[in-house]
Amino acid sequence: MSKATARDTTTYDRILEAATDVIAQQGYSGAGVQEIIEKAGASKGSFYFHFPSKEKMVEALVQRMSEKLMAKVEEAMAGQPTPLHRVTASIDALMTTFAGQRKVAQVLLLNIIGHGRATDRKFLPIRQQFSALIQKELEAAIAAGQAPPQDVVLVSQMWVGAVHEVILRWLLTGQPSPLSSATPVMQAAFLRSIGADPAPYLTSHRHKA
Amino acid sequence: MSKATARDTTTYDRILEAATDVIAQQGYSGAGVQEIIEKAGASKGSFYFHFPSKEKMVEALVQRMSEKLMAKVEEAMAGQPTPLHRVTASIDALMTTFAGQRKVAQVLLLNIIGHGRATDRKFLPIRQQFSALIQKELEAAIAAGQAPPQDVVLVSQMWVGAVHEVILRWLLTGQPSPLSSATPVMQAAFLRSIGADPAPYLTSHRHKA
Amino acid sequence: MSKATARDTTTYDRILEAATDVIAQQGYSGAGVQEIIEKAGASKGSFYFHFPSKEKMVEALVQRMSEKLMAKVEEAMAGQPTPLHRVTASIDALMTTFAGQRKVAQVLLLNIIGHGRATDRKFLPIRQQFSALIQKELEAAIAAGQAPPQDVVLVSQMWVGAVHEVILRWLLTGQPSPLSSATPVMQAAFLRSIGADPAPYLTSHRHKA
Amino acid sequence: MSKATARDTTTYDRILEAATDVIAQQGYSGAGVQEIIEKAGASKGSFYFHFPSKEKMVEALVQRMSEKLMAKVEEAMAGQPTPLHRVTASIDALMTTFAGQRKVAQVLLLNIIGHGRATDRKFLPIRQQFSALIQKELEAAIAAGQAPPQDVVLVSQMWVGAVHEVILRWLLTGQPSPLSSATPVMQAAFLRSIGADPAPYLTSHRHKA
DNA sequence: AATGAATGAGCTTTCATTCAT
DNA sequence: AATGAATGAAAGCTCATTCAT
Repeated sequence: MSKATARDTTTYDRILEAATDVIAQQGYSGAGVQEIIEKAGASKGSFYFHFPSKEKMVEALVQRMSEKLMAKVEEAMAGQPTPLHRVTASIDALMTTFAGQRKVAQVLLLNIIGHGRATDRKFLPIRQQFSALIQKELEAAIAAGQAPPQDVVLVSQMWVGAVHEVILRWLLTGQPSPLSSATPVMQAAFLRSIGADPAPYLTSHRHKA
Repeated sequence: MSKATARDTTTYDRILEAATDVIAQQGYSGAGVQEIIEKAGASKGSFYFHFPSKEKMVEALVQRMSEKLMAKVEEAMAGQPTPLHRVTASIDALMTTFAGQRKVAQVLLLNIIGHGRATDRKFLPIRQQFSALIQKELEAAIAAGQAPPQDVVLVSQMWVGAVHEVILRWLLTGQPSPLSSATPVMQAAFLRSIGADPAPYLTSHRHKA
Repeated sequence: MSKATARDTTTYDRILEAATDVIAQQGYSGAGVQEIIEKAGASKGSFYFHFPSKEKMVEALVQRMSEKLMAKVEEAMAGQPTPLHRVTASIDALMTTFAGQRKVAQVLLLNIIGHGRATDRKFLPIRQQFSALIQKELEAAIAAGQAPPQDVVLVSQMWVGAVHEVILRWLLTGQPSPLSSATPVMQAAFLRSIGADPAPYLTSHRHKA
Repeated sequence: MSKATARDTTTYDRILEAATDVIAQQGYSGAGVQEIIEKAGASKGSFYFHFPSKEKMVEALVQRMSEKLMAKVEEAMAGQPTPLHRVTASIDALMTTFAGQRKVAQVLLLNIIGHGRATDRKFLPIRQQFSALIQKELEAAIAAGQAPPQDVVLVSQMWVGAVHEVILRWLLTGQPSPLSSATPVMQAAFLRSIGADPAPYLTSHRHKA
């Protein structure tokens, strides 16, 4: 019925998809509105009808990406028996998801110019959310006697950083290949670092080339 | 005696100093040549007399910063008896140095837009250098029986990420305060994560508010 | 009826017209985009919306001018009975057209800095086109026995130069006045130079002050 | 005795020589003072000690070149018996000299942006001088009955243009090769164009590959 | 005579945003 | 909802010229 121009999606969605591509390739400030609308098959006016500014548009994009990502992570954690099983599973889920969606990783992890302006902090939230998630499970693990008491805020932050860096290297150099091959090493290191025995949490793992 | 004003230094240095300030606040692409020269008390022509481009100027700045930083880290490592003592000391040195030079941390750690362009990779080397440094000591530690065999490349990368993230949080939120209070926790976590007993390497540490 | 002000035409055309004025006065490299848009009543952004660069804009301008000029010349040649009548007519047409459009002459004939860069060769084609045109007729004239065999490439080039120089003097000094008064002299000289009798080709000529 | 830095010439001369090279390659406005002094082995201050401005420096250069050129032409004319022999000889001398000094031709003939500013007219004088020279001989030839009365100003101008164009083509395309092969054709065409019989003036000519 | 750091107006080009249709 | 021409501030960079030494 409708004269679906480019694909049969809304202009709003097509802009967000095009923006993902362009930001993944060029970065936030390298991504021009012009290029985005060209890829989206939209017009300048259309862009500014749907979004008040380039900035808000990226916020919407990051928001959407974060939500999908966190949903996957939380889904993976849901089926696990203990707090540490859940943290282990979350690391796996994160690695697996980014490995499967390179562009999401590029958009979410490659743009850090977190200066004064609120503008730039927009790429940080996912890291904080993931950190909060680990922190919660860590507290539960300590309460359950799975790990000794420790600075959970700091430790969870550290592990977000570790995961981030490994993915970053993969984005920039392609190593390790596949990315998921790093997962068991990271999980074991994590568990040891918090004073827990890795053995019980890793038995089920297997990765494919 | 006198409170050395700007005019005491060479134009070259004043530009680099002003650039540090501006990039720390606004990031690489947010830092305009105009603003830098205004802060430096120089002119456009003078800027381009000393540097062929904004890009090369930042390269010179990052180079200079990296060298000073690595010198401090290597100096701190030099006095240590074993490989793991050296890694522990390097983490301490890094944290201490960044804590004392907030702007250096901002310039070096807050600019990651590694998208294709050579331009942006300019801020990565320090991380790679630090990673290589840890990796070397880790290999020595394994050879010396201080730690079990493991993927040293991955592990060193992870720890660079962990340290980076902790400093990043400190830059953006001010936590933990002081930054150096996180050092012993990180050192212990690191040592446990590689399968070493933290006890022998941490006795001498004390931090001041 | 109304004295069509600037606003009657498209921005694209107004820019091209303004550029004609400015380049006629200041030359290609002396013509600033700023000055052009001011005269055109347009904005910087508008200029670069319509043209990808100053260079491409000048190419479009020269192209348009050349086409109009060659059309007039070819039209004048069309009604002529023999090759030499056509050459004679083409010289007349060229002189008449330039005399009536001083600025076109200034833009097309006053910019010669043919140094390597493709940029500068942009102003040469008209001369080459006109030369090719004469050459063709010359060959026909020789084939028809109107003139003895000779180096047509060289001869046509020479005559383009001769015409160019006469117009150039007129542009710079105002002599001869009117420019068209030089036409019969040039035509006769041309015909004699190629070994033809001027008489049959010049009878109909008359010029007005 | 003296510490002859670059060559054993004066700075003044070295600047002028370097300017010849740079202007020949890049044209007047493409020739930067910086590049000239680098080639000359001089300094900015030195340049402005010897010349009040880039413009005046080019004037001095053109002046010097023109003088040398005209001297050669006049020398070639000196040994000739009649006015038309002299014109014929002057064309030969001009072609020969330019063929032997490509850079001089490039500087003198390739820069024509003769607009409002006095600046740009600086490359015109040689053409005018040469034109005046031909004109004088033409008048003498007419007075001597070697040629019929005609518009000597216009005719001499035309022939300067013709010669200019032929050399220009040679500069830009390399044709004809050698340049001097065009000389007899031009001389004959010239003589015929003014109503004189070429035969008596061309017998002695021979050119070498 | 000579040096080279410094100047600043000027250049072309980019880009998020606006607005009449 | 959508269009695309128009805007103008700001960007990085160039260059003839000046001046203290």
